[in-house]
Amino acid sequence: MKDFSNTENCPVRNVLDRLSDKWTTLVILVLGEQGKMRFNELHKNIGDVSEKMLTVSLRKLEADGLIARQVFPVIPPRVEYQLTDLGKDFLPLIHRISDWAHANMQQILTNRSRFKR
Amino acid sequence: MKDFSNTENCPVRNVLDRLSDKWTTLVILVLGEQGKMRFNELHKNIGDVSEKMLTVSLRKLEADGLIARQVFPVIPPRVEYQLTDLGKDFLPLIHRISDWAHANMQQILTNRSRFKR
DNA sequence: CAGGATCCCCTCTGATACTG
DNA sequence: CAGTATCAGAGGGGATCCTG
Repeated sequence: MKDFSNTENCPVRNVLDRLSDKWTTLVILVLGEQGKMRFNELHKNIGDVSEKMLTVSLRKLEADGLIARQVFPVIPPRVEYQLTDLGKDFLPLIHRISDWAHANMQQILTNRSRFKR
Repeated sequence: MKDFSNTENCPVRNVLDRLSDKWTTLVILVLGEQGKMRFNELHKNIGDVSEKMLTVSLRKLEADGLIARQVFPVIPPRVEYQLTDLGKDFLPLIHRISDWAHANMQQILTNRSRFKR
């Protein structure tokens, strides 16, 4: 059987650790819908994310090669983010999860509310 | 555009909050492969999870209705866990992520190692 | 405008010990 | 066997202030 037990050796863990980030998934979804975006556009679209966490999330996604960061050497600074090919390849997976979530949330919420111990 | 901004109202967040749990995904994968399992069987299969966290994970999955918990009133106690229909419906999504992760991990690790700021 | 740096809280998590 | 209870440490995450 496959070994899922530690993060470094397990590809699933590696990917899930990104998914598990509170914001990275949303960043991918938003960039998937809107295409190229600037920092503050992302900030507005995602809503209640702090600037710090948005920055951290963007760095992780950039490090993994899921998004590309393009800096324009102008004043005031201009930085644009967009999905890479790898990011675009990953996007459908998130959409499937999103679709499943919408389709089954009501059931899950009902289950959760009935669950008492 | 959809509102992803807060956890209670957002189905995607609700589902991702489960995926993001360090162990719940592994529990689903293992139960998907092995079928019905007892607590200690799960514990051995998953490896480095603590008993406490395994219990917490199982409760969350049970509350959401992704797994079923069957207690046998015997001594010593016997408890069996298995995926519900909802859980089985969810399983392919995790497999897709797992497959994608295996296919792309090398690229991601390479990207990550090259990324310096 | 796009973030880096700090401070701090608070939850998640693990270790240990105990129980029906 | 299958948990529960408790405690302590680490780290995620937000608020605020500052800079090229």
